[in-house]
Amino acid sequence: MALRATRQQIVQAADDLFYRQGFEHTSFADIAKVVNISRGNFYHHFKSKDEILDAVIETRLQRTQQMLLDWEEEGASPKERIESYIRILLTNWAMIKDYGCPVGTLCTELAKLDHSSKEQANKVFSLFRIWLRQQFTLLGYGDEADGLAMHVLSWSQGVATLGNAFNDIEYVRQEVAKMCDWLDAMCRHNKCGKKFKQKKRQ
Amino acid sequence: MALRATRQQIVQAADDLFYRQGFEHTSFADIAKVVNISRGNFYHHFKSKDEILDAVIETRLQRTQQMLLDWEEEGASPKERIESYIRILLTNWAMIKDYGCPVGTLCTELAKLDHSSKEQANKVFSLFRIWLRQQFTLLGYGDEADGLAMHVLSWSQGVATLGNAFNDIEYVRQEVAKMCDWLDAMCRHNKCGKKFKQKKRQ
DNA sequence: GACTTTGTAGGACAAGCATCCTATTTTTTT
DNA sequence: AAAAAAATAGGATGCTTGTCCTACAAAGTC
Repeated sequence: MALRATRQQIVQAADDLFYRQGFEHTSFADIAKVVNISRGNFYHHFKSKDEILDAVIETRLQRTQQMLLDWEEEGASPKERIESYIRILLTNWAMIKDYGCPVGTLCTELAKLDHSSKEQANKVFSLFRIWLRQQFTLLGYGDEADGLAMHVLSWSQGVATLGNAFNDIEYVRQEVAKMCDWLDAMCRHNKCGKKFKQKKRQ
Repeated sequence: MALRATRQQIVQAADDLFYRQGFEHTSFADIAKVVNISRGNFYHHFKSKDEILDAVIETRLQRTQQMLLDWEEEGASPKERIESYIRILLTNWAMIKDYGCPVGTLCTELAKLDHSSKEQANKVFSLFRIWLRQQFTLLGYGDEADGLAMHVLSWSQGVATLGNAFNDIEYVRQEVAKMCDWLDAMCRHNKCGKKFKQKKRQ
């Protein structure tokens, strides 16, 4: 088999289980059962549970980065790109309704555990933050761009948490609509949407 | 000693530890150490860990209800009362920055554990929801009141999560200001703030 | 003052956990 | 084909967990 095939399977299974059950509530046996390998084999690939967590966070960082690049290509204007971000609440609703936001829930869990990988997990938030900030910068909100990025970030985060708690997609739809309306107003005030039809990449 | 003194101590310690460490990461030994009683004594007061959780949630429900009643007395207008809610982000910042929102973090943890007390924990959210809804109703937003309540709820929830992740009080201050501005605008549009100076209670 | 209830202590237990270790198989290198 | 390296399996270990059990102390009741 390929050199990293098993390792990759482990990370994939751990990624999924950490999201659905939480980091602490997921045991080695749980992951081993999914991947169908022995516990011993585990320690050939990862020396500790924390090491798996680091690997999981690493793949999440890469996956997120890729997603942001994709949105950058798909969305012609900054506004459309931000809308891609907002819509993720509905795109991933099937998971969010049961397990919440994968980024936020991991960060809050690690914060409570005072885990050493806490900062690393927060970097996923940072990726979104920086990306959103750039979109708002392109929309002409120089100084406010970071504040607006954080605003969108926390707004969506709250909607994920409450949507999960109340299991109410209708409410999520409403909030998504509100966010899009808000974004519309933001763009109108700055008379954007025409100037940013095309943005060069690569 | 009083009949329920020890029991109350247990609940109090568990309440604190569940918040700071999370429910699952808190063991019987942890609680027993704080209260300074033996493990055995524990089972005289609570048959299981889940039973303690239920008791903790119960006290949180009561404490929340009392806080809402207090705000109702302190705040002359619905607007001022909602502001009391918003300001809690700053009032409790010392805890939130390290452990997040006590309501949200418990609900998300129990959701991942698929715990039977999940719904009970969600009721704390419901208390805030109903209370906020009433304030917005008083402000004249009949049909929209519930949607606005949920909006405030998720907004603050997101700010707590992101504030915790980034450990950034300046950002929290900005968002609190934004929420107050937003509330101002809401009241101005409905020409409120004068009609609701005094509201009878009890 | 005897008796029942309530509170407290701490040992015992089985299960689950992360981790380590050794032996065996598979793959790669030479 | 021989030797070295990597991958795998599964038993052993020691710790922690929630839970149970029995023994004793305190308090209240008749």
